Amino acid sequence: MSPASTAASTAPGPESTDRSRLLLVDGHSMAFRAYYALPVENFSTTTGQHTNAVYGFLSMLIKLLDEERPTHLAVAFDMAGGTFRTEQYAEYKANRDAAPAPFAGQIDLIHEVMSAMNVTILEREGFEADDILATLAVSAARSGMEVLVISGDRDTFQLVDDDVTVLYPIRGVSTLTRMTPAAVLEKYAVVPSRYPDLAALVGETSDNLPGVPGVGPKTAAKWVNLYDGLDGVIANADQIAGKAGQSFRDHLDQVIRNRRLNELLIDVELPVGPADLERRPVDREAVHQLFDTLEFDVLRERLFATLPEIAEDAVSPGVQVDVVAVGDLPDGLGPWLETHVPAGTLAGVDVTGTAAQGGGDAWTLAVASVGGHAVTIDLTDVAQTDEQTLAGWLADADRPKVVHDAKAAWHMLRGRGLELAGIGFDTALAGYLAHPDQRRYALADLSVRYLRRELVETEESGGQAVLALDENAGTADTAAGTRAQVLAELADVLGADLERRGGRRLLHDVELPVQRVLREMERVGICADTDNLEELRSGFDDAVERHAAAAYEAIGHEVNLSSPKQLQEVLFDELDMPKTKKTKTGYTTDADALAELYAKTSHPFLEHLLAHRDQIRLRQTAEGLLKSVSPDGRIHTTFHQTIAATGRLSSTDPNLQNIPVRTADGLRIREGFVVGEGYGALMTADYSQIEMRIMAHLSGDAGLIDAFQSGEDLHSYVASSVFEVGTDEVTPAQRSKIKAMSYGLAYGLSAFGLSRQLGIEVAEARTLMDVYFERFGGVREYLTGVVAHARRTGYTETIMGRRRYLPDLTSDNRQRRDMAERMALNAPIQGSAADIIKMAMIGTDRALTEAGLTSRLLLQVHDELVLEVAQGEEQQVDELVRREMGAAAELSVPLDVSVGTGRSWRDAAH
DNA sequence: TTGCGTCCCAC
DNA sequence: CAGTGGGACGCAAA
Repeated sequence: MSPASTAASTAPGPESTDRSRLLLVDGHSMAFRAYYALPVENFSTTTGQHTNAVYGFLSMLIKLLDEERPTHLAVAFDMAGGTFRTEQYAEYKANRDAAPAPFAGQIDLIHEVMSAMNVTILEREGFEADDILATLAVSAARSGMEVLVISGDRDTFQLVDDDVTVLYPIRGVSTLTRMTPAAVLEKYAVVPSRYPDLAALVGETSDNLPGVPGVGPKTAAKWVNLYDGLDGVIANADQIAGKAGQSFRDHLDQVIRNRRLNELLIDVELPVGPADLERRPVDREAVHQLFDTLEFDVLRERLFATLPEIAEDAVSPGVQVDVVAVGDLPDGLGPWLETHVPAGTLAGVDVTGTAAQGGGDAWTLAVASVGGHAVTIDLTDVAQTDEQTLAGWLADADRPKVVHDAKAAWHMLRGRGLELAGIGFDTALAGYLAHPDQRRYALADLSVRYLRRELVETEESGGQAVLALDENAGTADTAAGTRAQVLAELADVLGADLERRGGRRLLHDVELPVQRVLREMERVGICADTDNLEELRSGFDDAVERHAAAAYEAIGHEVNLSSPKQLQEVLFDELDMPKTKKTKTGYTTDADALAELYAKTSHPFLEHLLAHRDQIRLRQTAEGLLKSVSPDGRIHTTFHQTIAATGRLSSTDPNLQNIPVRTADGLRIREGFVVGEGYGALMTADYSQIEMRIMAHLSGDAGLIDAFQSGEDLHSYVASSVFEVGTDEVTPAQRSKIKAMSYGLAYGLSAFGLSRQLGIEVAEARTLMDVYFERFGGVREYLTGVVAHARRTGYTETIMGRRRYLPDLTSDNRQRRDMAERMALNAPIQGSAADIIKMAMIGTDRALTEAGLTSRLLLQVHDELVLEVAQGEEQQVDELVRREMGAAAELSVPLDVSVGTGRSWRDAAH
């Protein structure tokens, strides 16, 4: 396949053809669906206007415009007053209640928005919206257009054919099912043109059209197919046997009437034809005004993001990148760099290689300017003068560079003895800050999203997939040059997007500096006591064997103790134990449930099973750590800076942020992390109760702020206030309840969750929460405010302005909405803590360097830093770390830091 | 081999 | 029906 055809087939959006696409919307029925899908109490403006139906309708429409990319568009509405159908049958739709009060006026608002968006609105006295849609759909299809009908009325299924598709809402308005001829046939067992025949027999309750009693969709479909349509069924009415047949004959008039009423008109006289419905540019000013009054900040963003004229603003002209190999430069690399990326301009730098810990390597490097010139350098075969020029240029902090994931690039280049400095922009970090929920920020994705240019895979470079713009596809070299060029362009466009999202400072003052710190921490690694870990591993191994044998003994046969499925058979079938909580695939066998079963049955199998689980995991942890020890005797984790949506780091290969600490055996594993040669001790420094301190700061709650300034134990202080006893009279039980409550708040805890956590009644939990909020009213106010603000703006924010976008806050799915609310409660708190410790890392690293100390940072575990302290520096580093961590942010409460030192990570605990 | 489900470690 | 992660294992589907 040629690169060009690959590009065409992977183009975003619907199949790109020259055919016109007409989108026809049944305004009333979709607005109604939206009204019932979205809770009205969550959607009203400060002036009290309800907007849930408007919101849902627009949300759906914008999604369709984005996904279906129609060229033509119209919305039809029913009009007040009767139609020809009510004239023929007074009871038609007579069963419908009057529209609920909050719905009133929302249709008018939708009208207004449609006008502002320059969308054609169609309505005609005496006809329903569906008749208008049917008329347009049929004539559009005849003229060769592709038609999409959006309606919650099943009668529209009769329109479906190869050219006309109905999108029918299944739940709410966000999920539409595509009714094609095949889909109709599959669901109703009749072809679309016979759907009204079937509906006439079955009836349609929402239209107040009763069907034939005793005849359901199955029977109706059978008859319609057997007798070739409803006319045939009627003609053969006498031959239909059974009760259903008699019932049909008894209700024949009714069926004929139903059929007459559910036929959609296709000859309504209209002032416009399909060709007149071509999409027109929206009236931006009018839309802004309207959305201002509706307080639709999120929808505004979404709408303008889908509009073609906006997209085109962001498209940089397709650039043919002029890629040249360094060996072909007549004057060598130096002059090329001076010409194409002179001082003061950002250069795109693409590095190909492996970033493996300790032993990274780089093969190809490309440098490019925005102007469309790129040079590629084969690092395995480069002239000495060029190599020197390159080394100097890469290491020059005053020559700013754009790199995608500069930490990885730095590790690669280091394998070739090259230093990389002057990272002025990192496209992966910027992409993350702009959209922190994505988890993956591949260059190809950023290119499509921000430059509207697709990078396609070429088959070059030793089997490794290489991305290039299709017009530059070819060798690995040209691909690398093209990527470098894309990087240079992305810095502009992505930088502007980040600026709009208020993320520029975060990138330059937080993420880029912390990236440099992390890269050093990864390079240094932490020393492992392999003898100790080896001994542990074999000890755990023995315990695993012992408990497995004892467990088998207890039930008389062997079983895979690591298989929940097999365990369920043993516990619930063989041993007939009481059933535990349900999971998707059966009954849970988690530790809590097993402990409960043990309390009830005292069966020895359970005891050994639990111990086996415990020991097998510890063994695995020890073994995993041993496997990841590098030849230098140290463990080099990788910190990921673009994974956690809240701004936290994550750690992999191995994950050093989840090393056990709670149990005695777990602590022994921490003894396997020790101070390295030439250093005196490990030091840990953690923030105490940083999340509650942030809560105090953000909420401004006077009581909570007092609690921290009083110097008393936080939870005792809060408990004494809630239970109205002296701080020295608080019982341990009261303290732990309050502790769970306080921390639960930051997770969006419910009374149910709290009751389960504490093993108390829901009512008691609710009372506890009520009293808590009575005493600390600022907290409640803050929490409700966070969600309200996020719903209005679309995002939450940390103290450093880190955003998290939560579109699900307005979802019509309750579960998703509740989840988004809990995320909104948690993100500012967890995210602010992440901001603070990142600032602390930057400050600590800089202070260590400035003080000329050799002590260094090794690990970060969310609220804790681990350092390796040189002999004789302990006192100085202790003070320095306390100072830097304490000064990382200005809160209305102090940032307390506790510090400990020791030979191992365990000993350094405090 | 891949992806999902369950379980469990950390903060 | 408590937020953010990583990772091991079993198991079914491919």
